[in-house]
Amino acid sequence: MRMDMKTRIANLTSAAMKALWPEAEGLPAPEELRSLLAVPPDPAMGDYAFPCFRLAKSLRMAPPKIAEALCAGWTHTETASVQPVNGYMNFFLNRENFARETMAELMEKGERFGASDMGAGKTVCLDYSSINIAKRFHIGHLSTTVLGNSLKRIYDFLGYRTVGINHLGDWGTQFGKMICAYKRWGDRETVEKGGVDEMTRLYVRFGVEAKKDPTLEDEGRAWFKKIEDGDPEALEIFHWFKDVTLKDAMRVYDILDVHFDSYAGESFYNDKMQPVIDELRAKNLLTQSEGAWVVDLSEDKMPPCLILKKDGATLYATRDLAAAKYRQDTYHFDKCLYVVAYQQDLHFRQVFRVLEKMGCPWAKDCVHVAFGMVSLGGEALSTRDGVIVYLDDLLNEAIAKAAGIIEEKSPNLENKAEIARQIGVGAVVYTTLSNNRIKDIDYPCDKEEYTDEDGVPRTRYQINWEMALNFDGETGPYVQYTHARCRSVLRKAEGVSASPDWRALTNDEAQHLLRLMSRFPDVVKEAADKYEPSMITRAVTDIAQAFNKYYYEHRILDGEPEAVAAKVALTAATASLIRTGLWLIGIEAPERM
RNA sequence: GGUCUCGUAGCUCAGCAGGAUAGAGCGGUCGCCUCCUAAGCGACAGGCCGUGGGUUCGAAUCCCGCCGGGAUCACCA
Repeated sequence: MRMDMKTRIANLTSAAMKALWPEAEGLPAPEELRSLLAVPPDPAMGDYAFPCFRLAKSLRMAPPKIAEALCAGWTHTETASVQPVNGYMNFFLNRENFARETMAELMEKGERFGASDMGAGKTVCLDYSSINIAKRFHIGHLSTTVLGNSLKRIYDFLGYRTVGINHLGDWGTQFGKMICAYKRWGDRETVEKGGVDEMTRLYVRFGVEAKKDPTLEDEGRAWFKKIEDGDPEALEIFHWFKDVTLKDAMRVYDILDVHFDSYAGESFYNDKMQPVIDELRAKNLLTQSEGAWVVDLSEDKMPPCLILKKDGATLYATRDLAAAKYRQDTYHFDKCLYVVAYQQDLHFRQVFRVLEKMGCPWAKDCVHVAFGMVSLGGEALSTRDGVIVYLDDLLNEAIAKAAGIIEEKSPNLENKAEIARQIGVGAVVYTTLSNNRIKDIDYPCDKEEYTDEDGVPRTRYQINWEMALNFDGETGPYVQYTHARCRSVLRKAEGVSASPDWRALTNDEAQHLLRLMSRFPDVVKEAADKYEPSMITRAVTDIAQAFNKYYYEHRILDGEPEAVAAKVALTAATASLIRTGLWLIGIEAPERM
């Protein structure tokens, strides 16, 4: 395998130090030195810099002297020239050499540039999206869905085996109530046609009617009991509700190109909780408190973890404990990621701690990948209060906007509808994955006061599409546009076959672009380490920016054939890397737009 | 109140395993299409990096206190 420039510089510098001061102790080893290498604030100061300050103590020398000594003894000018500045040893890469080697690597790896086999033999479980049955997909589900999808792709890319799990919310008395409502006021055809919306209507009606007639609550509970007991009619309706919901969700997953390996949800663990409860009891971890059975976590400064209700029923945590054990038993994961909103931080800290107390050594491999809250005009989402935007609407609006721009700018484009879809979806996904995942997302929104049929004053929350959907600057369409622009140049460059003269890539703009691309493999690994797809979003945006700048400063298709060949190769590598980066965050890269 | 989390330009945010003069985008003003896609590129304006201490040769970055926002804290998930 070829060594990247940073590693090479670290190795050479480390060797140079050893040669200069053979007696000295505490000099950084190559690996450590690589992580100490900094990037100067201004490219004019060099491509890499080694701050010599930390050597001052062990060498008992002033940092500027160290830098001077290191630079004076430096002979590897074919890799980089060096210059001592204020205690820094600044490296200026040999530009032609750097261009040749980086391009060789980029061309050899192609769309696999940045991929790795570091995860070979290891398994990562990812719990994401995890939708509720009988509820419509809305913007609140977007983060977990696209974050999980991106992390899955990133880990795949790094050679891990991944298991995508949609932990369905398919258990609870609300399903009994829904069946009750369906039996009283619903019919098969309306639900088939109305789908999730019709189920929601039935559920809402149940709430209204139950206020007038409290016996309905008992009837709902009875239906749920029937599901639990395996009553054929109840189960049939329950499974049918699930199918209708999943069919609805599947449409959204297809648009987003999101996939799962398992749909084992809450109901799946219904018969897998008793062993966990028995084990907790056997290990003396269960204590009774206020009638409920809990695991005390006061020594961890946490409230107790509730395992069984007063009436003996199981809870959220009980199911997650069973699920975690099942996943370990089934997949033998090396890591299990829960891509769930930060509101549930305490819950997961409790569950992971209980697993530890149960003696599961793999509890440390369970990670809550928390993300920020979604709101509309600063208001928390609420279906009941109409503070909601359905994902269909958001995607359709984005696609329509993309279609409008295509009509205006490229009316002759083939398969306009398909490309509008790619761009619209890309814009939405990009926005969700552009900031650190912990940041809240607030959709701009117009509020309008009105009075409903019953004379009650209410507020209508209408998302402000114009502000929410921006296609300029750091956006999905911007990156996609850059890719399409590269592809356009490459179509015009067909037939170029000269042997590339890499001296054509020694200018500032090309070097900056190459520098960014050469760092991409590090970015992918760090994104996986930190569970942070936004790092890839940013890297790919920086690369697009660097290319656009290059594109304006240098004509790719003009000049000597050898120079053109080099510039075309750079363009091809850029297109390829952008495509890879976009794929890792779940966005498509159209050829034209 | 306890715990978790966030506070950087008018707005949205990078930078946070300490490093040189704190960066983008949006919005604002002003430029650039006889030339490979102007969904682009450039210029200008805009900052006591919440605040007070501490550690260090060096702090937006690490530690402590305070201030402010958000989340969460018993039988929902």
